Amino acid sequence: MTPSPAAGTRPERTRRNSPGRDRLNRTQLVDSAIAVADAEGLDAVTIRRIAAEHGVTAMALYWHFKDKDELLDAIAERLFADTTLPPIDSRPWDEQLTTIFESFLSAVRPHPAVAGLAMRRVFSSPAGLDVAERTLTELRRGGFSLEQASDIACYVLAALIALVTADPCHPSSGADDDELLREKKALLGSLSAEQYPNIVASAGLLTGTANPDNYFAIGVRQIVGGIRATAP
Amino acid sequence: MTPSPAAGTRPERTRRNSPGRDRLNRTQLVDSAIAVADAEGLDAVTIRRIAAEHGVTAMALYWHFKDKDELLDAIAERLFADTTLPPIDSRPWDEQLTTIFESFLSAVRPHPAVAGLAMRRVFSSPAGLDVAERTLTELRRGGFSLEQASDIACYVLAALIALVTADPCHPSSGADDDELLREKKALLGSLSAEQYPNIVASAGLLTGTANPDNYFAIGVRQIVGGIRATAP
DNA sequence: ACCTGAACACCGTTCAAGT
DNA sequence: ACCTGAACACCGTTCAAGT
Repeated sequence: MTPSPAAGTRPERTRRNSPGRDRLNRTQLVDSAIAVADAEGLDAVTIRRIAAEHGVTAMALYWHFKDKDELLDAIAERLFADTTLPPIDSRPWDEQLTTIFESFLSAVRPHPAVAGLAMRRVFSSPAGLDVAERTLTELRRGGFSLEQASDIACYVLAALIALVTADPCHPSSGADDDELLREKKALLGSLSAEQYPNIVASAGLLTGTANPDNYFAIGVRQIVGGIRATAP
Repeated sequence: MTPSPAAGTRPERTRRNSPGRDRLNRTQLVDSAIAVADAEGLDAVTIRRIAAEHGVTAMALYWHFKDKDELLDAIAERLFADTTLPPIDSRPWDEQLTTIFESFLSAVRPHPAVAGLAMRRVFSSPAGLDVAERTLTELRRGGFSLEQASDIACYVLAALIALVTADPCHPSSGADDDELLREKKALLGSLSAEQYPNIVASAGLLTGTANPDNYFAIGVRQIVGGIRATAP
């Protein structure tokens, strides 16, 4: 309809991320959303920010996601999709559960800032459904009733996420200049030693575990051990 | 300096909440922040909203709190302050831990929307420090090293909060018309029964526990049981 | 000491319009 | 099909000013 403008003047958009792709897609957008969250915390994940990350207008995202919540859904979905469920074999149910949990932790540990998003979104994606179904299966093999299995599955997912979110090695969610960390350590160390002997003694430990792998290993052992303790 | 305006015309401010008090204070503001969160979710807790709740300008809050984060700190502090620690007695360490956890749960269960705020703020208030110190004490009585006790205390707090946040009885965080709930239940029930047999079978259970008290009781038993399972 | 008014930089989102 | 521009209602926060 309108005559084309004088040729030769291409708009100088610069696609900063994912070079080579000319058009956006959900996968890339989720990629950079997670990257931004990892680097600067979940609060930095903003429609406008993710758009800018791709050299594009904020409204462009609304073509790919109905609204911000759908973007967050997609982030959670990614966490479940990155969980590689172990093949079903003949090991006892509690060992299988352990492997499932470890696999989920491997997927979520690198992204503590978005871990919490997975909590209420297990049933919103095929990947999440797979994890839930598999967990329920093993719990039933352990002799739990349907209702018990549901309650436990619900709690266990939350506990695993809690383990990641509470990871003493990631005290702040991004903008930690480790200046704040030293401040906190100093604050804890300067407390009344007769009122808070254990806190003062472990001031260094409470602000960052010596061995994170060990922390997570113990966490899984506690979760599975707790389930076994309530098994019929 | 300036002449006073004609007498008799008092400003018609209406203090809607906490009738009887003429001036704001932190306690009231935290009260209504928690009330708003309970009713409409944490996102509804806004400086401007809480101010309006007291018939006051948004900027008025900045006299009582340095910024919004300090308001959130105060909410978390309240949760710990509402935790009534049991007196130290001669019962075994794991029973004492159980009582501590139950007490914390009683304080937090009514306010799932703000439970997550307590996670990173244990060491920011005397009440939080008391809970942490007491937990560490009992863990050390159980024979754990200082490092083990720190890791476990860190995780256990998160697990208790997870228990509340994941409570299947509070599926949404406020604006749940139980229309969404029926939708979700229907969605789960309509899944492929051979792909997700357990999820389909427990569709009703996963969207709301029959017995919440039982859910929390099992949760505590699992947490304490898990700790006992890793005890020396 | 305690609160207001106006202003700033930022949100998410809608809607018509461009190519 | 995919993206832009302008606009709206909302944030948190600062700063000078009022009483």
